[in-house]
Amino acid sequence: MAVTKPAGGRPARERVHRAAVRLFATKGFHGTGIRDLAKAADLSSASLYHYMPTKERLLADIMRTSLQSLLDAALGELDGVDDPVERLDRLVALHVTRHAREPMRTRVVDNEVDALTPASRRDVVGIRDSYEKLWSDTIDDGLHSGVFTTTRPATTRLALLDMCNGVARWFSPGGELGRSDLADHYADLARRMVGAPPRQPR
Amino acid sequence: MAVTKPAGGRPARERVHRAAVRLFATKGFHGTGIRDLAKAADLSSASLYHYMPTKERLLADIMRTSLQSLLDAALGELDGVDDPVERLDRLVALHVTRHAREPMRTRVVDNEVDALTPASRRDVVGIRDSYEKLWSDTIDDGLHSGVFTTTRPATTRLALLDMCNGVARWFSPGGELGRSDLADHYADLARRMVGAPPRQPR
DNA sequence: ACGGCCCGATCAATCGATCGATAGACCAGA
DNA sequence: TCTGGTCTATCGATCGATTGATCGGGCCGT
Repeated sequence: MAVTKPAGGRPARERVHRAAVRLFATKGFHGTGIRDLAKAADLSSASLYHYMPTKERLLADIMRTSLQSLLDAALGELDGVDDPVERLDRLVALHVTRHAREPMRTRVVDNEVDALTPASRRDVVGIRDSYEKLWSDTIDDGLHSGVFTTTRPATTRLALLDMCNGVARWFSPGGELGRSDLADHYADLARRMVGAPPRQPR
Repeated sequence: MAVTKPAGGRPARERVHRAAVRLFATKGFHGTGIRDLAKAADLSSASLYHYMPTKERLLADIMRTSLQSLLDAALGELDGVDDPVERLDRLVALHVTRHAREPMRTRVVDNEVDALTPASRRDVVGIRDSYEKLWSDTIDDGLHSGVFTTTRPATTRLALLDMCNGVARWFSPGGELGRSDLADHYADLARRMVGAPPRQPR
C-alpha cells in the first residue's frame, strides 16, 4: 500500500537524473535518445517531460550542478589554507576523489561541453573557469614563494588537470587501488610535476 | 580546361576524410549528420557513399589508420633505443607532437571509441593496447634498472597518457608555445613523474 | 473535484542509406 | 574520325525508421 507501483524505488526525478548521467556518460548526449532515457528511468517518454524542460536543459542542469558542487567543495577545502603545497595537495585529492567516486557524472562534464547550446555553455564554462583559476593561483603562489620550480606554469596547470581528469576514464571501484590511495599517489605525482618536495622524505 | 568544376580543389575522397575528422572532432560522431558531412565535403549526401561504405565505417577507418600510424611511428622511434629514460623521452615527444599537430584527428580517436560497432572497436582497441604496452614496458624497464622511482607503475602510466592526451583538447597552433617547446616541457614533466633525473642538470 | 503523475498516440523534422539516372572520360573496333 | 560500350563521379528524389517534443486524457490520493 505504501508503494502504488513497483517502479524504481527512488523518486522519478532522481531516476531520470541518474539514468541521464549513466547514458550520457556511456553513449554520449547525441547518442542517447529520449526513448533510451525513458526506458532507463522506467517512465514513458512523455512523462519524461514532467521532470525536464528539454533534453539539452537536462544535460545543462547536470553539468552545472556538478561543476558548482565541485567548485564549492574546492573553496571549502582551501579556506584558510595558505601553504601552496598544501593547497595543491588538497586540490588534487578533492579532484581525483570526485572523479573516482562519480566517474560517470564527471565524464559527462568533461566530454559533452560542446553538445550544449551557446547560452548553457557560457554558464558551464564560466563555473569551470572559476574552478581552474584556483589551480592557476595556487601554482602562481607556489612559484612566487619559491616552493615550486617549474617553467611554463600555464602549461603545467593544463597537464595537471588533464592528468587528474583522466581518472574518470578508467577508474573502476572494484579495482586494486582504493580512492584514497589513488588520491595520495596523484598528489605525489602533482608535487613532482611542480617541483615541490615529496610528502614524507622519511 | 584543366578543372571541370570549381569543387574543393582537393580530390573528393580526401575532402570527405578531412571533413569527417573536423566534424567528428567538434560535434561528435552522433552529432554529425551525413548532410553536414556532405556539405562540408562539397558533395551531395548520395555521392558521399562512393567514398565510404557507412558512416560508422568511415569513423572506424579514420581511427584505425590514425592509431596504426602512431604505433608504427613509435616502433620506429624506439628501434634500437635501450635506455628507458631515452625511450620515455621519445614516446612523450612523439605522442605530444602528434596530438599538437593533429588535435582534431586525435580527439576523434580519444573520444569516439564507443561510437564504434563491437567489431570495429575490437580492432581499434587492439592497436591502442599494443601502443600502450610500449609505455608499460618502458616504465617497467626503468623501474627494474633503477633509473625510475615510482610506486604503482600502472597508475603512473595511465596518468602519463592522460596528461599527454589532454594536449589535443587545448593546443592551438597559433599559441605562444610551439610544438617542440611543448614536447620538451612534457618530457620534463614525464621524467619528474617517474622520478628520472632531469635533462640538463647543468 | 481537483491537482500531481503518468501514458498512448502522434506530430513534423531529420536520420542514415538507396534508388535510378545523367554527364563526361577513356578505349576498342570499324 | 566516328561509334558504341564501359567506368567513374555525381546528383535529385526518396525510402523507412527514428528523432525530440506535444497533446489530450486517464488514474488516484486528498
